Amino acid sequence: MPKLVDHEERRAHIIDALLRSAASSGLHSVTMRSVAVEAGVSVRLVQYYFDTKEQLLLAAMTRLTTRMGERIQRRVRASGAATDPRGIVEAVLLEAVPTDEESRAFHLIHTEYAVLAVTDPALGGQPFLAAPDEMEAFLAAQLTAAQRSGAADPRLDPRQEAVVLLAVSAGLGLSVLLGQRTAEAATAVLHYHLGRVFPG
Amino acid sequence: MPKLVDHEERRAHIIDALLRSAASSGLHSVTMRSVAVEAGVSVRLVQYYFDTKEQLLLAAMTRLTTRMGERIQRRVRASGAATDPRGIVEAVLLEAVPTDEESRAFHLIHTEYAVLAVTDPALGGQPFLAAPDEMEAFLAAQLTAAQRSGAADPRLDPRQEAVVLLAVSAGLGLSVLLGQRTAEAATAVLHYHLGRVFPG
DNA sequence: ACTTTGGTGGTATGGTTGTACCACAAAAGT
DNA sequence: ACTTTTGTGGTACAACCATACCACCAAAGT
Repeated sequence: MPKLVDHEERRAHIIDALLRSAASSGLHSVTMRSVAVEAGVSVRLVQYYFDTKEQLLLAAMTRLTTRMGERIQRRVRASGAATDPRGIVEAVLLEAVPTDEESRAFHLIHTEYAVLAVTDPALGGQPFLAAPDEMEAFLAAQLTAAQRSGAADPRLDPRQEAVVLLAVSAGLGLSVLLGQRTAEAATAVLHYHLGRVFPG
Repeated sequence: MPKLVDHEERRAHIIDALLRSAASSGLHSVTMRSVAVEAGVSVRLVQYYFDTKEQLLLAAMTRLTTRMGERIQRRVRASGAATDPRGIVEAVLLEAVPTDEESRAFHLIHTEYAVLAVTDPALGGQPFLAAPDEMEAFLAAQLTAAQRSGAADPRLDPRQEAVVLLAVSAGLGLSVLLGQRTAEAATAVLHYHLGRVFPG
């Protein structure tokens, strides 16, 4: 063969093509052909690296959730105050609001996958379940810490409030995605609500 | 022809077949044929009453949003206290949480439509925008009324809090749909949060 | 040198989809 | 009585899809 190829690199390249294709015209309109064209390779190659379309979609989903985790972690670290509970919580929740075009595409595809996974048996049973649970526990811990240091309202139930926070950010993020609200309006509301949780 | 037919009735019958079909295997897997089979008519008939698939999907979406409004109104009225702000708000928000199988199917299709409308140009520009805006104003008014009667925390900003409430219920409803939470857990969290908004 | 293996392109195939077309029956209008 | 109109079935068709298959080429192993 021409050159001995790094499989993982090739796979990543093709998956990125899929994500780009899905971002512009929706996950439902992704075909082997469209991915191949977007990646600049032949259909046969896509078949070669991912035997079936189902496996391709699955691989892309995995890559997407991985990225989601990276995004949140990066944002938490970038928020400077790495140990301030409010800063951490704020960073995590703001990640759910699509601001620039790239994050918008990212969240759109992620949402399409999530909805698709409800009906598609192949996509079900995948890791759309673990992440939110961990996140919930993590936020609850941050709230408890904040209560101890006097930063958060002591009357709050950390566990329940964590779920509320997650729901608020998911709901706001979705409304931005659907075009019902601007990203600015959503972040403003989020800040307002955080102000209620962390008074002063 | 055999019998002079009520067009609207026929159309409703076919649309219901589409919704049933979409509920079981997802909106993406709805075809002219599957709808025809589910409705117990020939494909030609579906074509006859809705010229194209796009129009069929559009009509179903319209019917869906209409039903959404009816559902909320019905629930508000059924909540007994027709003038108690808290009862009204509670009724509206609980409607977003899918409990029985029928409401689950309903919300699933509604969500699928919403997500599809983001990328599909034909579905865009449709009335997924007006309803939430009205609802927001409505909830804000209820909160203001509740503040005047001393039922709601006076420090709240009704406008922003209304958006938060909507986001919480949408977020919780979605999480139930995705199987991350049970309907019971979601309603419990919703009640908890309402307890924070309406103290005492 | 030669065989094996990894990578690639092209193309065929079987199935599905939306839609167009053709025929026909029965009620309404005249 | 006869001609429209309205409703209905069956079927044909062109497009597209995922996937299987065939051929080929170049590097590695020996």
